[in-house]
Amino acid sequence: MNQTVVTRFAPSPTGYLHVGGARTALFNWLLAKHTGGKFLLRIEDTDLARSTDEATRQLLEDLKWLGLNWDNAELVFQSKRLDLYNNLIDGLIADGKAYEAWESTAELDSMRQQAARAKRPFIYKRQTYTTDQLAKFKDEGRTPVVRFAMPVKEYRFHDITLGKDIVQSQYEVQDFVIRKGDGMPTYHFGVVVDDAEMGVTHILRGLEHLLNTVNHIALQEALGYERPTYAHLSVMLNPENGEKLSKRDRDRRIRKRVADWTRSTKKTIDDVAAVSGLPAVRLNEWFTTDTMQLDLSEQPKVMKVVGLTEGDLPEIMIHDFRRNGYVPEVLLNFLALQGWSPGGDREQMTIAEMVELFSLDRIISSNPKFNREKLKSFSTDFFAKAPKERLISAMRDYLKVNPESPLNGATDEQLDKVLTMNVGFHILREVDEKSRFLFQPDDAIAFAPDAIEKVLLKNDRQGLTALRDIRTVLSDAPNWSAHDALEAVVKTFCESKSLGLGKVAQPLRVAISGTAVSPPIFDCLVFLGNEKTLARIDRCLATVTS
RNA sequence: GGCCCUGUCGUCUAGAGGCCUAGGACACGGCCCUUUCAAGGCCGCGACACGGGUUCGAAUCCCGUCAGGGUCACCA
Repeated sequence: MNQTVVTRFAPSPTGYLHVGGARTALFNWLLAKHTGGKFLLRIEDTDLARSTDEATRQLLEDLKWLGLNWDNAELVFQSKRLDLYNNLIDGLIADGKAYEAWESTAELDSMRQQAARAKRPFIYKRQTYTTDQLAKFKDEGRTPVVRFAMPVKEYRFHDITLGKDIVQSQYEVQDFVIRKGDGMPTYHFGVVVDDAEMGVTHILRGLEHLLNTVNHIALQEALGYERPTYAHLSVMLNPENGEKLSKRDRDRRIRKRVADWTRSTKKTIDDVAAVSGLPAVRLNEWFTTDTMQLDLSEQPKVMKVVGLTEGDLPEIMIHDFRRNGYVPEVLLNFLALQGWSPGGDREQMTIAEMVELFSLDRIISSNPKFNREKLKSFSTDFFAKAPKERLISAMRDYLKVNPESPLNGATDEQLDKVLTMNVGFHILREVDEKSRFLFQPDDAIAFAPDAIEKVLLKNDRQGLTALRDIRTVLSDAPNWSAHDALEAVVKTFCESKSLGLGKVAQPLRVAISGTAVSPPIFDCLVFLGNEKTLARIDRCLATVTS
């Protein structure tokens, strides 16, 4: 009974990895590492319409980024194992344990509707066909599916995380499809066969699969496979609507903003379409259909029109978190806490600690709402404690997936300075966005009208006057490379005019950055240097007074 | 709607019959620090869904109600 634990992650390749999938992968990985077992990866690409090589690439990229390395040298693709499935299915048919079924999708739909009208659950029963019917079906070019003749009896299996037996009565068993019309196995058949063939001992998967397990154990019994241990994981919920976290949540956020924006500006969806350059028909359809999604090239166009940025959207895919500047160890730590707890007051852990502490009997069965605020706080703590090298490597990784950032041109030394002057930041996107002005050419600095008004023009142009005065003082300052010396010069000036430092620092900030928010002012001045600072002040003065 | 799962502060959770006038973290509020945004320090607000049992004793066990979620495909 002391067998090696073998777990697996078996995603279908439909694009970048979803947080829910990442959490499932993490739990399987943790269990394998904790027990000294193996963690396998298998690609379930039996849905020909949705699976692409590009999607597989993206999936693997995310898994690697997270550091959830798999132990099988050769990746398993279900699409390459059709012979295995077909042999087994033919065997089942020969044994009378499976059979061909000829109903079309439309016919099945109408059978379901009929059942719904009669307020009865739809349960597929094996149909008999006359030779004439069969001939007709073949004439029509129909291809049959294969259904498993599920033995009618009560099914029972134990679930570790629920800590109890799940029972399904004989009245709910149904002959489900195991081979589709296109010749591919269904999910149910593929998982059962592959899990058994790959020697998987523990299956940790989402709660949405709980009742599927009944189908799977029936298949295992028919095929003579051993039953693995099952542990179903809670479903992560969207805190805004309490429903399952979904890719669509990003579009929902954009849609809501578009609704607010059109209302407040008295514009229409057609206007949004015109400005964004997208077809009005498509945008209107998207706007009125909750389930519809814009593709990745369309989203930014619409967001730009209504003033949304990447950082405003809820992160759903692992790639979204990466692009916003989270680091894998933080994300993994947080994900581990969605449905598991080490007990006591323990929360923040390294990956090694998680591996050490992980155990199946501490998996939590209620569904957590995915709270990004807390994740952000974990991230803040991590960056505050991280050594310089880790900070720089994290920033480099962030920049790699944010190629449009001007910080891509920075040296490691410059990145280190920027990271240091932003201490206390939550995520790397913040550092990026707050520091871009340091890397842009002087004439690319855009002065924000509200900042100009509030800092320079309000109160009888006091800010503007201060800016002119401090320009003179700065141009005479001898030592621009020393933060303290520069600060002393400015402070002396403030005292002589009996001005608070803020009365001078804010105008300066607007002049060099274009906004009222930036890293500490003296850090910025030293970073920019004498020449650029004075040039920007002049440009600001010219802009405001013209 | 049928079936299944779940129910401790706003959120994530600790809690395995007395250690609980329920602990921690995030969020929130206040104060301090402060050249902006943050970060940081201190203080505070805040929960056992409800109703019945069992027990000397229940957040912990049982039943019911209610609420939330999942699932009912030739998608996985």
